[in-house]
Amino acid sequence: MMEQPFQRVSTSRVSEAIVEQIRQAILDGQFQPGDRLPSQRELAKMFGVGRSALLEAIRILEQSGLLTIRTGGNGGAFVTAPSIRQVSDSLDLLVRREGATREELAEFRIVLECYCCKMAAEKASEEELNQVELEFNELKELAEKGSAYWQTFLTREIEFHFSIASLAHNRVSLAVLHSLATWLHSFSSQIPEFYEGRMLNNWQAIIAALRNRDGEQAQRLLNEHIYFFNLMRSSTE
Amino acid sequence: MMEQPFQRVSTSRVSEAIVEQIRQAILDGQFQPGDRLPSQRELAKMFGVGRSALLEAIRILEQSGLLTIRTGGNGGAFVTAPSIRQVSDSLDLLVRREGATREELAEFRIVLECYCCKMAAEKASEEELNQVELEFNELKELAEKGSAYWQTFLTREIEFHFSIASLAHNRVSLAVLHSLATWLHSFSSQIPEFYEGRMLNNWQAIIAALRNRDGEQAQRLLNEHIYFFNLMRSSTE
DNA sequence: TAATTATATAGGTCAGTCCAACATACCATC
DNA sequence: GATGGTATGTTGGACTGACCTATATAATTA
Repeated sequence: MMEQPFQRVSTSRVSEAIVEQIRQAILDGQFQPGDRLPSQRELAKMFGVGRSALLEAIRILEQSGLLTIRTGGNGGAFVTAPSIRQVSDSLDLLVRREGATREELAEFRIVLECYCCKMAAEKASEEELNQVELEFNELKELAEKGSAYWQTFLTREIEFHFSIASLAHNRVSLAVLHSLATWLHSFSSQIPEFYEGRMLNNWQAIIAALRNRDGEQAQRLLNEHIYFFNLMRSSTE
Repeated sequence: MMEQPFQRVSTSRVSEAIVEQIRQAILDGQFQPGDRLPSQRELAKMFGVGRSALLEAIRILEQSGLLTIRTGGNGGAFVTAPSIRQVSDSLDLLVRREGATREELAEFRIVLECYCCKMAAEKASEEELNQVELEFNELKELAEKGSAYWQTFLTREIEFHFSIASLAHNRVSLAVLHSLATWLHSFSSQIPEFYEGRMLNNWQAIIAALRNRDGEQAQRLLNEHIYFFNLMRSSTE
């Protein structure tokens, strides 16, 4: 018995064909981020299609993060710089549509972030560690300014998570972690202020572990840190 | 000093406004997967816009994975079931656009997949383990059929990776792993045939570890497995 | 010189028209 | 009765040409 003797015949849409051409041109580097494509009317002529079909293609490319459209004189379709935006949007949509639960997301995040923390102990340079310590001190100062700044503090604390994770020097991991940012913000805001001390102490210990190049310890500490504050948020819900 | 007292007034495109309404309606559950939206002409009338603007909105929603369009009689826009497709597409695009190197991707994959393997030991039911063992036996039979089936074997071997990973019951992890599939295929094809025995033995051992509910052991074995074949592919390049 | 006002460019939208794909029902042939 | 053709209505796909809106740049004016 043959398996799959025939391929599905796809009557490709005109717009799809255009999308594919432009996408390839961008991926091949024929257009760099910031470059402007010809105007819609010119493109339509070049492809030999109507403006409406071209417009569909542009909308698709815009949605997938390859193009940004500006109106007005000297406007047009500009090639967008690579961004994690689409990853994060699609992950967000997936979660919202309940292909996944919060618990799955939380587990995923812990694994990835803690692994980054472990690798940070191996890969971070002294200079990077100093930089992170500086950032930590700013965070500490912010905490001392009192409850008016509590929300700002929490926002900065999340950014600090990313700073630590970036020390692992893995852009894929960092991009995926960043894509969970929206979700993180919506929960951290519920953390009550009297946990300030605990938060700061945890980070202090993690930084110390990184300085000692003790990845296992750093990983364990961050794991406890996240686990604790995750637990707390589910109890306040 | 106030921060951001006003939001940017966005002269939202008509199509964006429509996208938002339909997206919300779907997220709110007013439309279930499989449901059909009214025809384009009706929708255009309902929103009070032209058909072209509506079409743009539909393309955007199609691209973000919420709608599927079918032509012909009884055709129309159907609400799509949630899928990991968009996540994997956007990740793929991000990596292609040089956000990351192969090494970063490989590291990312190992961490995630091995963690799933570890969790599989905790979460997989007996039935699922039996199912996986069945799949393994098919793989073994395929290997015995000789070199003509070697490429088929390698493809199935990759699918087997996913089968194991799915036992961890974390859809986010699985979705992200799947999104690396394209990349995996392009490398596994270089693995020479005489490693067949080694591959099968490794999997046998991993399944045994899962049956013993020894997550640490399973994780270690899979790590070695992937690490070995990753090394090998870089030596054949 | 600085503010204002044209103007050209380019995207956004619409209406109408026609084409292509498909489901369905009906019909003819064997 | 089963198969294959044919007609038809619905729905998406595409084109055209016109007009509106946004914006950078140049020309104009106070």
